[in-house]
Amino acid sequence: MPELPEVETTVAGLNAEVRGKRIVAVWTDYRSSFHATKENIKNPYYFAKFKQVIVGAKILETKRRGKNILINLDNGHTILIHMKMTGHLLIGQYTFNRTTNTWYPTVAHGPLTDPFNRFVHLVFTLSNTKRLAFSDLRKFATVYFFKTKNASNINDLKRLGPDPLTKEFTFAKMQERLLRRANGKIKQVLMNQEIIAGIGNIYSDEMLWRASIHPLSMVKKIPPRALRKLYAAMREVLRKGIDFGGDSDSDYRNIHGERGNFQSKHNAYRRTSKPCSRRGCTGTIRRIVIGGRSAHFCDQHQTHY
DNA sequence: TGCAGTGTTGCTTC
DNA sequence: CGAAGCAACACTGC
Repeated sequence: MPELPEVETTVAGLNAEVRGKRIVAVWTDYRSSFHATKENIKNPYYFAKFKQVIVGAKILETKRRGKNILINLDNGHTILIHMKMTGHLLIGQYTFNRTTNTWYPTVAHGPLTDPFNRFVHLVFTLSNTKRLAFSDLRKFATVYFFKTKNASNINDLKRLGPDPLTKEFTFAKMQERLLRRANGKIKQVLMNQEIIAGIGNIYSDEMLWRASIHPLSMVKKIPPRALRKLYAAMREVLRKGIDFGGDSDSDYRNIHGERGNFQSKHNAYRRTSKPCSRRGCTGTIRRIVIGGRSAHFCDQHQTHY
């Protein structure tokens, strides 16, 4: 699922492929649903406004904030896309089928039956004749626009915690953020986007494994020495995720439809019942449920503080 | 066949 | 204020 490294991979792809291109048309078949809040292109009335604002605009730089994709346009507006669980941004040649009223890739990466080749719900046609397609099997995604200068007032952005890979994110910063939920379970606090932005289920499991901290540990009980390890592990694991082009354990693909490789580097996530891969460790990976989410950890070397 | 599991976030309730 | 539980959706695997 798209977490910080996957979103970063997608954003890097966009900067290489669509920067400087103009949006010449936009199409959608999202229908009004629970998440069709007034500022979401799933709202048919809002889509008309969205279309009016973005068609004709040139794409400038694309940025990432937490798990949000921010596409800056040359007309003073920004498009925000959150992929949620199953969103995919894909660049390529797409053909419209008038019978089924759907878009499909003319040259597909893998079988056309793959989720990211189906369920295309939003298509931007670019000035170089390529298209930027957004597929979203579960229709959880959020897409809307705002005036770039108002970015600091946008709810989805202003509530976010700091980005863990920035220079400003020091050890002291991480400690201060985590202690805002001093009584919380570390796994849940790490995934709270208002505390730190960008960490989800996979990377939280991996960084806790690396830092030798049990996911149920209460934040305030974790000693400074262990928190130091967590800080290093957080940055290493996220950077490694980016280096490997993201995690395709599930169905993540980059904008060219290619898999990332971080899934082959998992030490904890979805390795239930497997022996711990830490050198010298005789433990086994266990799976428990924390706040309705699965958590994976080694029953030997991860200390429960 | 049916139902739990999958993961992200917003909303409701306590 | 914070935390828990559920809903949004659709497919996979047992």
